[in-house]
Amino acid sequence: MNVEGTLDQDDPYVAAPPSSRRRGVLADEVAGYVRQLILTGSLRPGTKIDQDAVGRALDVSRSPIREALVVLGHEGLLDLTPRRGASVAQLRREDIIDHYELFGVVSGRAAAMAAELLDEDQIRELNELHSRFTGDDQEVLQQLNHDFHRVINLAAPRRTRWLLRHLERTVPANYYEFADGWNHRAVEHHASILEAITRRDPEGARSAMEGHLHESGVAAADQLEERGFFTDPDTGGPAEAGQ
Amino acid sequence: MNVEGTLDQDDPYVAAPPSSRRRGVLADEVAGYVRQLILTGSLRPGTKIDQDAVGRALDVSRSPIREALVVLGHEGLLDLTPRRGASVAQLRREDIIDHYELFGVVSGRAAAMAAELLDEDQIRELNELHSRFTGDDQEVLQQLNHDFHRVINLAAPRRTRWLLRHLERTVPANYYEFADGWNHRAVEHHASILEAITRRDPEGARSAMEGHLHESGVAAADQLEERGFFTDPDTGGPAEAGQ
DNA sequence: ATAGTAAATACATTATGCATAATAATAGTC
DNA sequence: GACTATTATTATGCATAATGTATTTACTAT
Repeated sequence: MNVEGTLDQDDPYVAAPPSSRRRGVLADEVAGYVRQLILTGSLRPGTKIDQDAVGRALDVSRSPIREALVVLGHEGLLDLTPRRGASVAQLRREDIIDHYELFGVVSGRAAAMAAELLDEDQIRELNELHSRFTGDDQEVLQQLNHDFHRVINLAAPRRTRWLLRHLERTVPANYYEFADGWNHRAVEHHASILEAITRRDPEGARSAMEGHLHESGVAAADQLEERGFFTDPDTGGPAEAGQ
Repeated sequence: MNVEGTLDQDDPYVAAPPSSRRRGVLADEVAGYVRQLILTGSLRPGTKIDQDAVGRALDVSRSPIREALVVLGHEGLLDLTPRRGASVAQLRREDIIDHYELFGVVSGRAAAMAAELLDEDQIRELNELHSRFTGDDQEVLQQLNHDFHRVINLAAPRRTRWLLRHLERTVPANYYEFADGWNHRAVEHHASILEAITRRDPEGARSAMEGHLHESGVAAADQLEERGFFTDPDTGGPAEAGQ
């Protein structure tokens, strides 16, 4: 075997499970594991997923693995071909940009509703979170950013929140610290979003949020490009489907 | 198998009867089956899914069933509680409206891009389809409606098209003929969308499309309400989670 | 009689075995 | 020597068996 992109040496399926006991839902565990490998770039687009290899790495059988692959396929991270298994889906720059654009229109809807529906306490909480958005601890900033958006999304109805969670999970970056200088601009964006919400201006909030996520997308794509996420390490050119 | 020391010449083992049964991807089959049951209202919200019962009904084992349930859970049609199985998710009127609203913003994005990117041939095709939108054969109208939107969505990038397919599949109605009088209004909506696209007016196309889907949502919700989709047949009140 | 606990049962989840499609390897032919 | 056909191997997908957990039921003690 040893087809281009398969494991053997340089085995990407490395991490062992944290501890044997305490096994929750294995399929979720597997999904998270493979998702991480994809989003961090350890598994290049086009590479086939070796079910047995994953099973060995995590010490689980194929049933939960199959379920995980189905989920990831549904998330758009894997291509599932009937009798030929799963392979990592292509993720081009265009896809990242597009994804954040979608994120923008959906998040924009949430922001517009937030401008109408959030109560004073929640707006205070947003201000609270916003004011703490300083320093350079990426972990903390990540969390604050997440919380900020979460409070806004509370104003959106169930289905919208569900889609936002979905969109959040299926795109690379924001696993990583953003590029330098990004935090500064993010603060400005958040400020204008917050201002529009405080002003009770739905359309203002929507367009501020859309703009924020548009720029986030560009930043994320740049970040990924810099990390060589879009370029095939072998050819140096853009990554293409394996064989 | 049949590693070494096997019989080469004089092979008495004739080919097995080719008939048997060649089945496609069972999980998809199961998913379609259960999805239909849910979207048509045969399975009320809150109802638990009996895996064995499904297996008996379709004569398949649990593996493809589980995979199907995972997919449906991911689509938001089922609630998957870790050690307690799957149950039909609540679908309230609010969810339908919200869903179509999301459909609107995403479809609106596609329409805006269509106004910029569709070539003359494609616009001609839209006119073609639009002009045939008469009569009262629900099947044909359904198809024409679908094609109309499909051509527009061609202008959108991959990820957006993917999300649109996703949104299309996970909502009830449009499995059913819409209410009387709806076709007439749909034609008007399509006309204004088409007009904006012809005018190369992205924002006009966007808002026309958003309006179209907003009204579609209301129509679909009304239709479902009329059919008693939201009311529990036992209590007569709104359907609630089963025990 | 009721509440609490423990056994029993039902069922979701995971593991394993097996048949078959897909792919790689090999032999045979032009 | 290159190309095609045939065989062998690998891995996927489905079925069945085993395992563990949640829930119900029965029983005992207060």
